[in-house]
Amino acid sequence: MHPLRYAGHSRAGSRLTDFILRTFRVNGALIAAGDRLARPIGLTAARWQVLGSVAGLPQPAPVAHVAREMGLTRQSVQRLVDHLAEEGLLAYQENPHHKRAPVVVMTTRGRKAFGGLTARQVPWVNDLARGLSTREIETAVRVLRQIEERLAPATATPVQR
Amino acid sequence: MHPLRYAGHSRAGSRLTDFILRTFRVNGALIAAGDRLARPIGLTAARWQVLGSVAGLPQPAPVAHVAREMGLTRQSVQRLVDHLAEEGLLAYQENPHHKRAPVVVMTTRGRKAFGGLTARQVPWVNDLARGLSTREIETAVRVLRQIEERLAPATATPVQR
DNA sequence: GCCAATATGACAGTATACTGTCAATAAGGG
DNA sequence: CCCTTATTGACAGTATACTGTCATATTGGC
Repeated sequence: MHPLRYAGHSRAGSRLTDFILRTFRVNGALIAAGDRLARPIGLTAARWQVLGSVAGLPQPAPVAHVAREMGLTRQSVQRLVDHLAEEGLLAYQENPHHKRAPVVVMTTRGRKAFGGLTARQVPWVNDLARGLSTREIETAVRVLRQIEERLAPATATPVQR
Repeated sequence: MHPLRYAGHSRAGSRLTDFILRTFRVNGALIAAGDRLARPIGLTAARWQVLGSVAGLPQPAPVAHVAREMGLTRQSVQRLVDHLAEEGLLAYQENPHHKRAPVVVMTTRGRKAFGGLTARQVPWVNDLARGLSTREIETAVRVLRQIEERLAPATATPVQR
């Protein structure tokens, strides 16, 4: 690995640089794992995530809202939702509050697919977690959240155009 | 956020699911930050990373080797290296050990660009790290490494075709 | 030395996510 | 009520990373 550890890095800065490079690799590995899990259901990791976001909405919401929730741009999520709608897993429903911005809702097929994905994800993640320290995972989540928050003002929330 | 926390998740599995979803968001935010840092130098986060990988090679190596090192596919890295070679930041050099697989080397311009990137990254990451616990960052890195290792057999090292 | 297995680059195609831009709608201040 | 601002979707283009496939070069077993 190339730790990018140069003269000038503080101790914490050096570790954080390790963290960043490692995050890139793990992200790739996790997407690959998600794609493998979702494949038998005919989905991808990205579409699964959208499905999950819509499933978790307290109320139906427009695409832009889902995107904000996921930390992605409207445009990216729009394509995914459009595809899932074509497949019949999501549907657009007229929005009484906004003529041009229909809300996204789950269909029965979507709920069924998401249930199947969950059924596969649960044992997979439980097994992946086995042997790892829950306390350490929680610490890692806290670090991730802190970094996300610090990055957020400039980047984590992509500028909505 | 949508914690994907369902009946069936072990405690650790539930936390790990949080970790995974959080990783996706942080990955995006970090790439955005890297793009902003690299932009004044005329580069992107991905090209910067390739430059760094090549800079860190103990000896010049072919593209496939750099890709393995980065946890990406040959094909992805090939495009990035080709582009950087066109820009004159990297160069292909004949490989005495393999007629068809030239090794990648830094050019003077490449070293200069990478130096400029480092000069920008160091204060940026030091500042980002300020106030974070070094111990917690180290724990997070350990968790990332463990997960990468567990995922590796199937996915982290993409199948090279 | 030969032949199968492996490594590498090349080429083609797809998925994901970005930026930039525009028009339409909604919301809010005066 | 009007007008500026913000939100949303639509459309176009780019960057990154993937899979699949092929030809060529190298390596290692026999």
